[in-house]
Amino acid sequence: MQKHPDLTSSVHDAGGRMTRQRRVVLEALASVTSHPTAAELYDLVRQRLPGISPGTVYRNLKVLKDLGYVQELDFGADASRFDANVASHYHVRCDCCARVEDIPMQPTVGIEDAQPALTGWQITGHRVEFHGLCPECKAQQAQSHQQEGE
Amino acid sequence: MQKHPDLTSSVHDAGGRMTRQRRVVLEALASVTSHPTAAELYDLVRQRLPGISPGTVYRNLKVLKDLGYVQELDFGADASRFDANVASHYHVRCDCCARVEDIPMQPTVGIEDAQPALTGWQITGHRVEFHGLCPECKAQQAQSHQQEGE
DNA sequence: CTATGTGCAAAGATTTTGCCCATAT
DNA sequence: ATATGGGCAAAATCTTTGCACATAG
Repeated sequence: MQKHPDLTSSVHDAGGRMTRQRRVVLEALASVTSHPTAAELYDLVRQRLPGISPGTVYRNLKVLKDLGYVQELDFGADASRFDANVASHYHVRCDCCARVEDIPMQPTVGIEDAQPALTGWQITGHRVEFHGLCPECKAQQAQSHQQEGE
Repeated sequence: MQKHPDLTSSVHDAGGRMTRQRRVVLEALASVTSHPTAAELYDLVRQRLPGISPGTVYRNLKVLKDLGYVQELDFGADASRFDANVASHYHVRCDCCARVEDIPMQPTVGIEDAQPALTGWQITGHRVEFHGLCPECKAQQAQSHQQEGE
């Protein structure tokens, strides 16, 4: 499921240089579906490039985002999360543990019809995020409620 | 358009104490439609309570949010924005100036139908945000493009 | 009176940036 | 060679928190 057939030259074409650090950041992000924070991604990347610095990860995430290779998800969490899947898709976030997952549904196409209500705005996209309790947190909460006798 | 007929007693009922600071924070937020950041709200509140501290504003925003009197909008901006309109509604954010406005449309009710795709999750809500260029930034951008001859 | 809130300032957390060296072209 | 990127550490932001005092109920 390769979204960008030739990452190296594509990114290079866009004006950047595909350094090893940049490639590893992108590959690490593309290799997981967990929507990691920058810090989590830093840990992942360090498994391959032990000497990389956090600043480099942040810098490259910003570059890759500007080039459209990565999207940033900062709905309601302390730290931004990142996603190498830039295709239009929606997310669910757990109110309890802040985990973010993809929603296996087609984007609601008709929603772009809201545009007429936005006089004067030039709309380039929209984001949808559901939130609630993930299966794990739901189970934990059920347990603790039981203990409380509530 | 008063959403909470008796703010003081309601908040008190929920366990908090309606201090002057808390009331002014809530009233200031309710008096604007600009979805201010905590810092902007702090400036607003200081017009009435010059001695208030930023920490108090943050603390009370969190309390009021937990009590359901305020919602926090942290879509893609550096700082969270706050909204005293807790009714379900959508927002537009300007990619250029970060301004946030309400969208004058009814929430897309059918969207909650995505729930079946979320096996094991207990969904409690969803958020929709459009983004693009606000009228002002669109005009500015058109001007600068003209100057560049591009 | 007593629990809760406030002011202040310090600490946390996340992210950005300046500086100088490294590296790709 | 030269421009772009990396490592490091400091700084910038935004937000939270500990503590002593104030205040609502």
